[in-house]
Amino acid sequence: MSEKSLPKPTEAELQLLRVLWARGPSTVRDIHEDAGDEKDTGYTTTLKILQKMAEKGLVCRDESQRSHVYEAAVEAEQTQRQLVRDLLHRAFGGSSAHLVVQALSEKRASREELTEIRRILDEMEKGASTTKDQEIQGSRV
Amino acid sequence: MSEKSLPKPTEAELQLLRVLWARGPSTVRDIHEDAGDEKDTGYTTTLKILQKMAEKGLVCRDESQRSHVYEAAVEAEQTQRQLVRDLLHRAFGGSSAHLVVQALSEKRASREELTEIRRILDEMEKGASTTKDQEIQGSRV
DNA sequence: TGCAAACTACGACAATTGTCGTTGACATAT
DNA sequence: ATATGTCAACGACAATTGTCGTAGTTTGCA
Repeated sequence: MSEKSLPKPTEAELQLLRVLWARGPSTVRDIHEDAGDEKDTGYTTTLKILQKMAEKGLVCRDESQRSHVYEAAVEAEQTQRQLVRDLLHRAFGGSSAHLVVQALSEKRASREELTEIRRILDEMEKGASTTKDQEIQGSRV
Repeated sequence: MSEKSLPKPTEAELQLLRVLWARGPSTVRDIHEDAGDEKDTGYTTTLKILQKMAEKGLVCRDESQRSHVYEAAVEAEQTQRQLVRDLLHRAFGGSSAHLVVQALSEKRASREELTEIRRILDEMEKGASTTKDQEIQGSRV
């Protein structure tokens, strides 16, 4: 068990993580501006949230330059899994099938994605324990 | 649009909603004891949360008896969909396929469920817009 | 040299959340 | 009819979250 279950990121934290996952290591300024597309908040707000995240271990920070460079310390996949697990237990009583149905009916997946999901289902049903590293290749939808 | 987007239930609220969905209309005492299996908190805490939920419109309350009777004012399905939609946008950038993959790899679905999911995929791919009321019959897994 | 811009750090603040304790009303059994 | 127990209501409280403003420092340029 090498993943020592970092705290669940909050709303605002998750937004910044998304920027970091997309950009890679970035300065506060860059993160702030990227995030600002969706949200209109002050620079110091972004800064403070990043500082809190650094304390919590959600990001790490390179202070060698005057403009500190932040980097996600948690992987997107791991965090997403954590959030899904959470929702699974909290709202779906552990039934991943119910969650899947709601997810699919919520936002229709593209035909390619549907095909891809089917492929994964096949693999799941075949190999009983090769579930770890499936990835939807290509489709950054 | 008859569902006027009630506020997203918080952690504690969702727990009580789950009890209400399972039990139907219940008194605070009953709700508290059912919820107490997972959590150890005072009676007045449960009461207060229910009162807040009533204010918000998440539950409705019958005060005709001395022991008020609470009932969920939101359906399980609708709420789950709301939460999934939220997670979808906040953590998966809207890609339901990614969410589905994480959900399935998080908790392996049973063979019956996998079959069921496949059936839904088929329907989705066939009828272009009959996605609303799919239900996983039977399986309260 | 000195000024303006950019950056971090820090404290303040309101709002929300979950948690109790207390109070006063009501019911019930002794 | 009195004591015991149950209940709703309310206020208090600490913790968390998101939000700024300000102060102090460094950088770079006129």
